[in-house]
Amino acid sequence: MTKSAAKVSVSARNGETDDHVPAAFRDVIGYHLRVAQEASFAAFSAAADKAGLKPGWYTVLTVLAETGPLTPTDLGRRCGRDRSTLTSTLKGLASQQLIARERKPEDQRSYSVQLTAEGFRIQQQLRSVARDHDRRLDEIAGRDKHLLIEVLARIAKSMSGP
Amino acid sequence: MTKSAAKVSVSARNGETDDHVPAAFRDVIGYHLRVAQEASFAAFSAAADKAGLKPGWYTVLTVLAETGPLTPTDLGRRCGRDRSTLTSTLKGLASQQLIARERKPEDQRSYSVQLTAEGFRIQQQLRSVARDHDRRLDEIAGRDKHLLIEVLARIAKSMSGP
DNA sequence: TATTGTTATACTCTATAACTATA
DNA sequence: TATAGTTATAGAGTATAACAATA
Repeated sequence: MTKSAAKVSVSARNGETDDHVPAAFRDVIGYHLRVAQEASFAAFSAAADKAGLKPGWYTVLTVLAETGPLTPTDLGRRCGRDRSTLTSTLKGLASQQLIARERKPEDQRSYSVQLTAEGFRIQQQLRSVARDHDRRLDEIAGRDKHLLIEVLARIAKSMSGP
Repeated sequence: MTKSAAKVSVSARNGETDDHVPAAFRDVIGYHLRVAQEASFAAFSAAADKAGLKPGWYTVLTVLAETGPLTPTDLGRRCGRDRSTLTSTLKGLASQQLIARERKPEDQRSYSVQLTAEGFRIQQQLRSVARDHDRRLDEIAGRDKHLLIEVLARIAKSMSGP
């Protein structure tokens, strides 16, 4: 067990859950969004950590698993992050032999990244951690799940735009 | 305009909004939660920044505004953060004369923090930025607002616990 | 001893800019 | 010149551990 996830929010981990929502925030979507997201991420992070996996790997591995070989630039775009932020993740993944890099013959500057068998295995493992986590969220949301996702997607879309 | 908020997510700011939700995440609450929260926070942050205000001040100032004088430790508890994380914020707020510190006669180790008139003014200003932001979220959520908040609160509560 | 606020340190996540090697 | 990947650097946000003063 690395110590990476142990960092995540004491207040979300121990019992002191501040039910004290400041009155000014009680009716504020943004506040609840933030608190819910923090709690959700901390839980996922802790679960991944317990399995010795890095939560940050999940998106990258999953995108690779479902899209196949990609350049770092494309991968960044798909993950919604700057390419420079992927460098160290890719380095880590490569050093664990979870991905393989293959030089592109037609452009010597670039290369494509793809999962190794082991990378695929780890991706599955992370997926299973994520699924347990999702199931918890699904249970909590219950019948409201689809509406919840729909509204969240609307928020993401509208707030990113103009 | 400081540069604090300029940091927040390019992909959320420019037009490249990845509508490419990876298929594996399309049905996953946690994913949508994260993306929505990022977009929402980035928008608030940008708005606060445009007004020359620090988004991080908002919680602290608001808690002080509605609760009155508090020690740093209590303030941290109310904000759901470790006390040590408040030190630099309090230093900043004090240097701008937005808060005043008052030594406690009964315990010389501690002191209480309260808003100054100027601090109150800034809090109001941030509140107004927040309100504009909230209104946007409210519009997006529409009739689903209350349900959304309820579900988010359930998530926050359940995921923090056991 | 225990607690308060502070400091020192560390770690995550993300970004921008500059560098390199190609194109 | 322009692009791909990398490096260097930065900053926000958060946490823990240890310290000095005080209880």
